[in-house]
Amino acid sequence: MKIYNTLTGKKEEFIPLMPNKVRIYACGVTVYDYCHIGHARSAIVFDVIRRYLKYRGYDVTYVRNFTDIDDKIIKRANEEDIPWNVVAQKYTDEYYADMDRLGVARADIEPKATEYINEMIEIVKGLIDKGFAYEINGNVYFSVERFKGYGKLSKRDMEDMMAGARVEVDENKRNPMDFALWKKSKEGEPFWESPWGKGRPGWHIECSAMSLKHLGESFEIHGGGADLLFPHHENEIAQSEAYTGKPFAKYWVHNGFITINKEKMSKSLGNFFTIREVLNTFDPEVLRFFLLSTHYRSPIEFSDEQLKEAESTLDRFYTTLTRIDDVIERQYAENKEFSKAGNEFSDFVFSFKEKFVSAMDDDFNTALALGHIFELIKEVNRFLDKKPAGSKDIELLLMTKQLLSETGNVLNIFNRTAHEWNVSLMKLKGIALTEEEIESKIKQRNDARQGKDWKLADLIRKELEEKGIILEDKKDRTNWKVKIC
RNA sequence: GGCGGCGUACCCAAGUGGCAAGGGAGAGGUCUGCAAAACCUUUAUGCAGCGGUUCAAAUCCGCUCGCCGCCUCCA
Repeated sequence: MKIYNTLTGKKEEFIPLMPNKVRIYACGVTVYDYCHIGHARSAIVFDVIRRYLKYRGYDVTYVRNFTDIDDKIIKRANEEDIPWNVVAQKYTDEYYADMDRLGVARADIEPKATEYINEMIEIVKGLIDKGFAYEINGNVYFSVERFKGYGKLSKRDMEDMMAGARVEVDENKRNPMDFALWKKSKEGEPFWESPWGKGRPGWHIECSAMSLKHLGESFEIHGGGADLLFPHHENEIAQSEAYTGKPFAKYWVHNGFITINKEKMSKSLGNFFTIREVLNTFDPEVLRFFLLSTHYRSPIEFSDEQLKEAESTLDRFYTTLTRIDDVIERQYAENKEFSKAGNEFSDFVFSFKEKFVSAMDDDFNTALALGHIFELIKEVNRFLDKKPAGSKDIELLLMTKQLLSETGNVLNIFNRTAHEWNVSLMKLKGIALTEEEIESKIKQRNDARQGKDWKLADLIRKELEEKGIILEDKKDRTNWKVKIC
């Protein structure tokens, strides 16, 4: 298995520090507002990485934190005139609400910064003792000059950074690049007691403290959005390695951005969509599928058009599932041999898993993996066209379903029934019909068809289509589905 | 200014040395009472451009053009 490591700038063979054990720390969110789809991407990417590693048999411990104390939270609390911790709690709840809908599983450990203040203070003390940090007027700063490897993750050297430094002027700092480990609290701000007086932690120190506590000094994978690379992750490395004297994370994994009109989607540009906004018009599975249809390190251009395409693609998946089920449900004759068509199709079935695994093994290439899945979809459709009948052929179809479900579970998509998919689409598209009404129309129409009243039959078909329901006549039944347009 | 990335069909998107996956859209066809779905055919002798290395290049090297990101809070 290969993973692209930001630290080395190369795709590397994945070798855990301890056999069979993988520890992952992914930076979560600062809980001061609703999540946008960029947060969704990051959460989904690491959710899939974690699921895949488990699928490959690793014993995975996944930690994802919440930053629940920070300038933005305090600002929001002041604006709304409510306590800061109420803000944090509210948006933590909303985070879960969104992520649950997107099929993002809870991490094994989900620490909150404010629950680790003592651990952070310990590290800051240690860093001062070791000469990596200094205190001035109740603030403690990390001295980047004292840490030799500073810049190794983001590939920049100190001189360049100094030249282009746009950091806030702070006369307390010895070096403009130094960053705060502990901030003295201002009047009216939340604070914790510390050896340096009343204050609160700097942003970066929480991840060092929480990863150390739950994963140890060194662990396998550390990740987050590409925008955390600098300064956040660079600073984490400096703090953690200065404190422990050991290498921090072995593999650094960063997901790419979502773009709108080719520009990075961001809060400050205001060009963002919240998860719930998008889910007002699209099924959560559509968004999840869309985000996995591009490799995690590439930028994804977000648009309505793209989501509609993703919706059509998913519909193709579920339509095929229905076709498979229709054949499986039918009576079939005992048969010891594949039909000719079955023989050809069996090659695809038997080689599929290997293709899926090799795609995912190559730096979690979900886009390629999905390509393989849709290749199987195409092949199973071809096979179904050739009217498989014997028990041996049916076995192949059952195996196909099993494979789709197994690989779908890794990506956490494709695991509903076609009926559930269509019911969800009905709601989202505001179709003014109940399932009972549709069934009754279908019955009316089939009565008309019995009497060869094609005019009436076509009228009913048309009437339903105008309301967004498509009918598919099969040999012994009529299926309905929501029209995708 | 420093560092990094990207440019593959009408659109999206895999592919990092050996005949260019997959999806969407379009056109034609098979099937169907009519449809829908599905399938078949068709849509890149070509991978931003120009050179180079190689038996062999979308893939490696150089230059040019275009776009984007990080260097400040950001997933």
